[in-house]
Amino acid sequence: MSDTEKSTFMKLREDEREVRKALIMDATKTLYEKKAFHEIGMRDIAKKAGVSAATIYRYFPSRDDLFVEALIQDINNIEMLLSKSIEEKMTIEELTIVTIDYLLDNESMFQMMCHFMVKGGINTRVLNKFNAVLLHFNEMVNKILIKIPGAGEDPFFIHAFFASLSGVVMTFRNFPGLTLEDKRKLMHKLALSIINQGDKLSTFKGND
Amino acid sequence: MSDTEKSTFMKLREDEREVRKALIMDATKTLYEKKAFHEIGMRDIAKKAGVSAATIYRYFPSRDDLFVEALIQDINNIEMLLSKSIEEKMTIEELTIVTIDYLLDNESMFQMMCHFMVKGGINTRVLNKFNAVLLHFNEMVNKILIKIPGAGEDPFFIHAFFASLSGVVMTFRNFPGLTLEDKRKLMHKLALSIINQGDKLSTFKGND
DNA sequence: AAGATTTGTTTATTCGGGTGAACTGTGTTA
DNA sequence: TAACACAGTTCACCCGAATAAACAAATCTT
Repeated sequence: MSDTEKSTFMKLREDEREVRKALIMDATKTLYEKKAFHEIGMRDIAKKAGVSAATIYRYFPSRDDLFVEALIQDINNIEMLLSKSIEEKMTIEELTIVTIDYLLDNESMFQMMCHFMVKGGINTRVLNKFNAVLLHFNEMVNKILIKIPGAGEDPFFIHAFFASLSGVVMTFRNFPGLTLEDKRKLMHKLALSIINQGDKLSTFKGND
Repeated sequence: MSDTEKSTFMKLREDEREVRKALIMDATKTLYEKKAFHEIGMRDIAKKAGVSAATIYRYFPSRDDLFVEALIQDINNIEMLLSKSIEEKMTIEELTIVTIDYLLDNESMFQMMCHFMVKGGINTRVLNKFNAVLLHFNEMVNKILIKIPGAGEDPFFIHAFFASLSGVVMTFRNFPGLTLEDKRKLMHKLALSIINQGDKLSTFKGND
């Protein structure tokens, strides 16, 4: 009837494509709830999704792209989890503990995050996606931090905050000789000490 | 994983195909709520559905097939409408009037019915579809009739019943010089007189 | 170190969907 | 009767989806 109309069925096709993409993503996510990130092959995902491995490449340019998009969805989940605390009052200590726990309880997600941060030779496009979502996430956490007295409005603080927590989790994740809960408590303690340190430093700087 | 598994996406395809088919059917039905059956061209349907005319032939072998399937859906509607009256008590007179009114109020549907009954040279496959659904419909009405005292269990009666009503509607549909409501009343009267006649006849036969 | 395996990824091919243009037949007009 | 218009239908073509098989590189095995 109009001019830009691309034919009903063509438009349907596009939606259907999204559905397929989502199916592959779901297969990926259910897989990395069980296996470690590095153990998940394209053929595993393909089998789980009920398609051939080649098909996945019709929807994602590379394995990294696939996983970075899965990561993005996970980070959206964190956002939804944290967005409540924007309304509620939350101390920076509580925020710290929540964040540590999330990084600790979502192993594959954390592994993927580290993968994109650490591994060399990652496609620029993928890295851009990854960094974009990290920035977005940081802005998000920043909104929370602003409401917290003592956290300050320093735009660098949020980066330092998240980086520190990541570092703590990464460093002690596989620490030998401790149970998971012991490691969790240790991390909480370490992270909180860092936060308090940060508080003192930001007091030094002042805000004028 | 198994052997008969046709790949997730292939199965999706089949569902999606049904959706597309349904879209064409919907376009067809909304069209024949406005226009007369014979005025509806494949290109009209195509435009309404937002596709090309050739596309329709990927889903329906011919115009007749398309319309006979639309007819089937309509008849399913009647079934749903009548299935209530199986539970409730309904006299044969009430059933008669309901049926007449339906045939009268759904012009294109009635026109299509006549089309398949009257026109020569209709593809065997199409006719089989058409007759199958008519038989199905007759069984349906028969279930109602059985519960109605005086209607009898004569398997021929239902055919005669419906044929008579169709004849009445067809004959007087375009009767000149009468308003629609006048025609409706006339048809009711005529149909009821036929029914009563039938009653007497079935009384003759008795049931032992 | 030399296969053998197992990766991620690409290629070549097959299949089905969608469409514009052409074909066929049937009026209709002049 | 010739020209035309308009119906249903088919044709030839292109495009995207899905895959099996091949490929290249890394990793494991012996």
